[in-house]
Amino acid sequence: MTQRLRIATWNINSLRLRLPLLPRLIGALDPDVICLQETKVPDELFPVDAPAELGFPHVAYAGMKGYNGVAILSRIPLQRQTTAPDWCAKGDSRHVSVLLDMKSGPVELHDFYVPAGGDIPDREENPKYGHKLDFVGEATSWFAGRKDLARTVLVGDLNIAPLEHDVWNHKQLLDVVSHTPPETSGLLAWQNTRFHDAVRHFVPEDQKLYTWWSYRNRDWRASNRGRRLDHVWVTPDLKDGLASHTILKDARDWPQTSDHVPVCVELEV
DNA sequence: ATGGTGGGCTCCCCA
Repeated sequence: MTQRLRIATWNINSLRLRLPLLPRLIGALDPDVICLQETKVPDELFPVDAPAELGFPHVAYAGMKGYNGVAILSRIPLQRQTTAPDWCAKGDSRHVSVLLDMKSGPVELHDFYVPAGGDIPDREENPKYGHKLDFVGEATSWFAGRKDLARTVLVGDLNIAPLEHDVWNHKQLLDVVSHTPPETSGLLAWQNTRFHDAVRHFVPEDQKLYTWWSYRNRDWRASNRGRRLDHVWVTPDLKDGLASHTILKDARDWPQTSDHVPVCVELEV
């Protein structure tokens, strides 16, 4: 007896501004759970009535003023978890996790917004780059220490394109923050704490695959200088249940949209 | 070619 679990993740780049786009996402993907990043809304200003009106009455969120912020909107009942540390001791609203009440038992779900890391790929010159690498390192250590980790999904804007064909030009981007060797090796080390890349499960590694296109392009589709920054990972016990995936490229043309597009994975659990 | 665009929020940060 399995149950469908369809999880969408989207860097929405301001929840309040783009709330009108969520019905489009729901119409296109019919998700059971929506994980958002860069909500940019403090908890006291979170639009508390909106999720239930969209059919997602169960929520968990962590926000702050102006920057960052994550939220999980769910059709499935959930319990918030408070076991993870305050990453890099910054209290900067980059992670929320829950247990989803599936019929077969709980599924653990983590929603991350990894620091973007600034422009200069050097720890000394650019503390934001160091913060990013430290964040990934802390997350790696924490998940490596979770010896009981099972039935777990990790999603989010991880701000790193780990594979050669996760960027439009591998060689040209090797010194561009998001695709530098310390970042890509760090992200794969995190993934190797037990996770399986649920999107590359469906798309061979030699095929180009992007989830983000800069605002700073006249025609994002024509130039197609994308990067795969948004990810869905699952623990091995969920791998056999992987049913399908969608990268909702159409969303990049929605009115007043985000520079990221939604990524969705369906599982049977 | 070192720009370009966009969101939040305040006289500039961040992506």
